[in-house]
Amino acid sequence: MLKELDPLLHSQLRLGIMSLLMSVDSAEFTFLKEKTNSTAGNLSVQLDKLSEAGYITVEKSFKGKKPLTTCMITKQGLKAFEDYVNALKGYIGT
Amino acid sequence: MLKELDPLLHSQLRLGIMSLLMSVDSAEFTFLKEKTNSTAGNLSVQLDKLSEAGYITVEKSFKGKKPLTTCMITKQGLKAFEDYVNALKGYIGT
DNA sequence: GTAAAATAGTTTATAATATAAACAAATTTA
DNA sequence: TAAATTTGTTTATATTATAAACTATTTTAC
Repeated sequence: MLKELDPLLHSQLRLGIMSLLMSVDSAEFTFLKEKTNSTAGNLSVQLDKLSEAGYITVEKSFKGKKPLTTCMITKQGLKAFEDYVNALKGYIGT
Repeated sequence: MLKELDPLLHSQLRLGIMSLLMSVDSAEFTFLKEKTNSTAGNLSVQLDKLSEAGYITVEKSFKGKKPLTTCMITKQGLKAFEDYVNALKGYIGT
């Protein structure tokens, strides 16, 4: 039977964010914005949601005098991502 | 760069429908309803959308005296599904 | 035979979501 | 010093998924 797909991850932008965070130690807001080709507003909202779910950490600091937002995937986020991928495989074969 | 995910397929229920239709010649409404664990209303709406997009055909007839809705994936739907899966692989590895 | 429940859906209303537009606050450039 | 750029956040809107309500027929139970 087809499993539930975690709705927090089953969203193009949030999945993109998580996918990118899987492959790096940490990523800056601007990096994620470029790679996902999203608007800043949308990215900001989705980072908040992932952060509130405990899937990522979002740290705000400064690079010189400009704000700097740094994101990292959490253990819980990694687990959720893997579970999501496994559930998805039930849908797409592979 | 991460590719766009066809929004018509990037939906749990519609993806489930398409996934099931990939593996059979044709499927009845009730079969899809059971396998996807969806409500009839939701299923009806999503079948319409897939049908309008040309991803599936929906044929209405009668089994004895009860209505019978039979669904099949189209060539275009198959292509869209494959494209979607390939795009998705950019997100989930594999 | 007829009232109640089941089957097989559709249509409509609602709640959730994604997304963009508008805004803010500082910094850099011309 | 005015205009543009950077780095975001907040708010509004449009889309979407979903369920609730409804329809029409058929089967079952009394």
